[in-house]
Amino acid sequence: MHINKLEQEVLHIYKTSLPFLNRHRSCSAVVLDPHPPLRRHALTYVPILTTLLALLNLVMGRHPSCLKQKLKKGLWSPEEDEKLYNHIIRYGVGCWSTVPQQAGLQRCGKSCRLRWLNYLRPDLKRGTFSQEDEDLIISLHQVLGNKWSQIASHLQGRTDNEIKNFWNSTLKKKLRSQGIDPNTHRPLADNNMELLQKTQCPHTPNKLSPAPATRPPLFDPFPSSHNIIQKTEPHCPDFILTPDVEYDSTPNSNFAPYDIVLDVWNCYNNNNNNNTIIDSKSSIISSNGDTLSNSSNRKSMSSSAQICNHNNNSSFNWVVQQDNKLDSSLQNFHLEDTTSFEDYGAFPQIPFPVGFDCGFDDAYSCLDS
DNA sequence: AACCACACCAACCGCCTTTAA
DNA sequence: GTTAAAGGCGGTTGGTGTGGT
Repeated sequence: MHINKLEQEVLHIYKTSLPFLNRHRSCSAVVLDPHPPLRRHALTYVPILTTLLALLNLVMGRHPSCLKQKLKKGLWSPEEDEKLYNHIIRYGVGCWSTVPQQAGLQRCGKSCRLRWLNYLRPDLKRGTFSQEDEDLIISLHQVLGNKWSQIASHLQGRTDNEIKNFWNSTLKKKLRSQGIDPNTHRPLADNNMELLQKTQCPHTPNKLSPAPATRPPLFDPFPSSHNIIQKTEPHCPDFILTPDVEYDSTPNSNFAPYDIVLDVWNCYNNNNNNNTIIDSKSSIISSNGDTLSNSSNRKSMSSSAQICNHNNNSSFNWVVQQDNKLDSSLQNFHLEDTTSFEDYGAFPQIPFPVGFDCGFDDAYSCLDS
């Protein structure tokens, strides 16, 4: 039989057998994997389907032996790196599950993705962390916790894995040696005291007020030289976050004003010994011009907010309202800025404080001076 | 030289979310 | 609306290098 004829025959059988077949996760070969309701019937056809599969994989250029080939694990060889690098440079990043075959690698797509993101991609910054990087990581960890990918997004060219390793191997110890609990960023003595209290009187409320951290945060977005003004009555919760941000959209921008604002807000709470983190009960109640969405399943809204700016260089207003039932201690906070979004730069340069009034119309310009 | 302990870090694993069919 | 695949993330592991005994 001519190969084209064979191909047509096999493909015809393939199409009619689709409910009994599936794609192998790692090598994309066709495998016998009927949908659950059909498994009973599939047994009848196992012999013929097995033959079919052999033909099908042969026709589609995937020898059945690939199913038995064990995917390689462990360290990447320079040859593998070269293959992956050349492939991505040539074809770009697409579907990772198909990359291994296309690049001729005996790896799973996930492994390829990780290798590219953590080692091969050209924009990676290598070498040791500077003191500034170190300070920034500690500050961000204080605000974000172990959200390594979020922390990494504030350090250009650094990967979440790199930062995580650096934290676990170096920074944790460094903080402990300074008498600071790396988990809470508070003095270790405080934690011991609390632990002791809990152990001694597990059913009585803690009457000691939490001691302030003796170590000032390395990054303080609200310098003491500025005044924080309570804009609302202390017991009149009606808080609304209303930043007016002129958003200079770039397609691959790592920054989203919405994320930044929430980061600032969470940082603000942390610096004031209020550990409340805006969570999924917060919701965006209005926006104009752009689509804003957030997943209701995540704990931190700052990690899930998405801003899709359909009109480049357009400005938009948005409002976030906190669920009153969540935490009555969360009061109003009001944010105003008309700065070009590009000007925000990295996290420590974020100009706008929460409930903050520096006496200028443009909060950003006053920090520049 | 041999052994051990420790530090570092690349890579894996498992879980969760998102996307596509 | 449901399901499966893909993507993304954080925790963990295991290999390798280094320094001390």
